[in-house]
Formats: sequence, structure tokens, C-alpha cells
Amino acid sequence: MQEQQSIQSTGAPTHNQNEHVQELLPLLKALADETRLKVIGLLATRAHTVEQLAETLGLRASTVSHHLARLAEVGLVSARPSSYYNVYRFEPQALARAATLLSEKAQQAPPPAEVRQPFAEDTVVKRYLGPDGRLRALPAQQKKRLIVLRHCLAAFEPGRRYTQNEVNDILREFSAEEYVTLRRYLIDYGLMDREPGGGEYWRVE
Amino acid sequence: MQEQQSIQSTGAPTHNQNEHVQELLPLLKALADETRLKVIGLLATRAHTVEQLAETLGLRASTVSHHLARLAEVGLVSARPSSYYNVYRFEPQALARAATLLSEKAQQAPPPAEVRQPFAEDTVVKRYLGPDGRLRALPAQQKKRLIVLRHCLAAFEPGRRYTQNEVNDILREFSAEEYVTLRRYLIDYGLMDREPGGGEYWRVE
DNA sequence: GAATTAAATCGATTGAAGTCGTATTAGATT
DNA sequence: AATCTAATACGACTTCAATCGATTTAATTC
Repeated sequence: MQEQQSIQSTGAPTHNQNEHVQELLPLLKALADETRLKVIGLLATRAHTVEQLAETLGLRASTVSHHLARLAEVGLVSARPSSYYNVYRFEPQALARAATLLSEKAQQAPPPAEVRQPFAEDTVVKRYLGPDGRLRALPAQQKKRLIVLRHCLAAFEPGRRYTQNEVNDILREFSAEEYVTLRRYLIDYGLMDREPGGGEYWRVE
Repeated sequence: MQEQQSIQSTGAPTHNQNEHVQELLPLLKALADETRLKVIGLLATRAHTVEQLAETLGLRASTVSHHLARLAEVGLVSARPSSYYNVYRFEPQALARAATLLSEKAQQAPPPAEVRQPFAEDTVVKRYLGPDGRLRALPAQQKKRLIVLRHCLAAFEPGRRYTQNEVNDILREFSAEEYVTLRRYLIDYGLMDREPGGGEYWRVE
């Protein structure tokens, strides 16, 4: 139970971020083109027709029209027919919105690097435990193995004594196949101890 | 003289904008990818190794490594070797810089649409006059032609009277081939008048 | 020292996107 | 009504980039 909660809270990417991505990505894709950036720069100075832009940029009108359509899709420019021209103008609000979204993302400051472990335990735990909290495999590296074992150890209350069957039941929650191995490792790594002769088990403090 | 100045001040794109584009474009290109946005989102939560990201994103490690390299090129992420992992972390300053650049561009507010003509005269002038102030061609449309003619008219002082030779000299500055046509048009459009019998010319007020 | 592991590099494949040329549409001019 | 023009739509070409698989590198563990 506890493990599952901690896993879920650790792993799932938040919804807000995805929503921001969905709003931000089209804007960024529209902006991430040299020609379109130039177009925006020109339109920021004054409104232009397609042909004026095409001449200044040295491109075909059809190409410019294509870019303007892409920019208009995300609201970065707008068109207003006048005589038989289409006068395009820049829409600063859309760009300001993009800037705001980026700024918000930038302020999701990660915790200072000194405080955190180079390998946060929950990171390793997440890799070796499925979303149901069950163990996928036992890490080969001792460093990781120890982290996973400590995670399993958290299922036991400090000070309380368990029979071997109780221990097995709890460890089977992590791996129905390897719970015996887990039990042995917990002893080997000094995380648990037991009475000689198959007696009771307990957490080592 | 006067014309050249007005043309230069009207036409030349500013240097600052281009510099901003050069700084902004690589950042935007790095950001405008769904996978890389996800990577940034994950790294904003906590530092990750390549494999952790690959598993979470459902991609190959080589692919993630590629994306991380692109992000690192523009300083959006940084790597720190630890044991034999490479721990990548998010660099919020770089993203904040991008947001600042976008915000600046957004604040280059264009003048209000109501104040300006749908076709600013200098826009048409710029299309039909080369950077040296010389006429490339005569607009076919009357509306445009009138604008260009008014531009040429500005070379004459109000009230002063000119001989035909003086008029020719001035108009040759705009077009060595078509100055006669220009002179006739100026009369036809009622912008200038002249004494009957090839006498003096003057601006109509 | 041999084996293992994470990461980077390289080559190849595939899909997306910018550009052009042409044709078509919509609107305005005569 | 007929003509002309700016803009867009469409098809083709080409370039770029995301992804994968395999190999190589660097560092660690046994």
C-alpha cells in the first residue's frame, strides 16, 4: 500500500504539464523556422502584403503564403482583406502567450543539486518496480539492489517481530517468484535479522 | 537626396532583430519537438539518466541520447557523470532566456491599425523604388501609380517655378529612361501644371 | 583482467516540412 | 462582361530530422 502510493506520486507526469505542452508545442513549431521568424520581424514593424514579404525575403509568393498560413493557424498573425490584397499583421498577444508559457516552465526550478542524492532512491525503485508495485527484476548491481531492498524493508514495521510466513506474505507482494531470494538478501545485507533455527524475523535498526 | 534618406530609414531591417533571431532560432528549434519538451518536463521534476528517460518515454536510449545532445547544445540541459551514469539536469536559465527574447519581440507592438493607411505610401514606394532611390518600374495600377508620382513630386519645392530642363534633370534622378513619361503623368494626374507653349512648370497645391 | 553496463556514435530508414512552379480562386478594375 | 491581379491551393521535389539497430567507448564490478 505505502509502496504503491509512493510510486504513483513519484512517477506519474502531472496533467498540467501535458496541457501546457499541447498549447506550447504548436506555437513553438510555428516559430522554429528562420523564414517565419523573419516574417514576424517584418510584420512587427508594419503590416505587409504577401508580395511585399516575398520580395523582401527573396521567396516565392506561394511559399510566403504557406508560412503565413502556418503562423495564422496559431494566431501569431492575422489577415485583413483590403482592395484585392491581403494585409497581414502581427499579433503580439499570441507571442506574449508563448513567452509566458516558457517562463512558467522555466520557473519550475529543480531542487538544488547539492541537496539531492546523485541517485535518488525512488528513481531506482521506479525502474525496477512496475506501476503495481511489483518487482520486475532484481538489480545486478549491489548499489541498486540495496536500494530496492530498502524499499521492500519499508513494508515492515520497526520493532515488530514477524513469523517466516508473515515475512513471506509481505515479500510475495513484491515478487511472487523471488520472495525467498528477497528474504535471504534482506538478511545478507543486514537489513533484517532473525532468531536462529527458523524463528521470528525483525527489522534491524 | 531627401528621397534616399526617407527610403533608407523606411526599408532597412534593423540589426538588433537579426541578432535576436540568431540567438532565438536555435533555442526554438531545440524546443519545438514533442519528445524534447517531454524530456524537459521530466528533467524539471528531477535529474534523470538516459535510460530512465528512455524507459519513461518508450524510446531507445540512443534516441534519447540524441535529443539530450541537441538540448545540451543550446544549454537547456547539462550532464554530470556520476559513477558510470550520465545524470542530466534541466537548466532553467536557458529557458528563461528564450522566454525573455520572445517577450521582447512581443512588445515590439505595431502601431494601431486604425491610424495607418491600409496601404502606407512608403510601402508602395519601397516596392517600386530601388535602394538607390531610382524607379524600377511604373506601377500599372492607378492607385499605386499615384503614390509613386506623389513621391517624385516631393522633389519639387512648392511655389517655385521650374524650366522644362530643370524638371527633366530632377525626374531623371528617378528614371533615366522614363523621365518624359513621368513628366507627362505629373501633368495628367494634376500634380503639376505648366504654362502653355512649353513654358515653366510648378507644383499644384 | 574479464565481464558487464550505460552512454555515445554511426549508418540507414522513414516521415515531415520548406520551396518551387503551375493552376485556380476571389476580388477589383476597365 | 471581360480582363487583370494578388492570393491561395495543389503536386512534385528535396532537404532535414527523428528513430532505430548495431557498434564502439568508457567506466565499473566481480
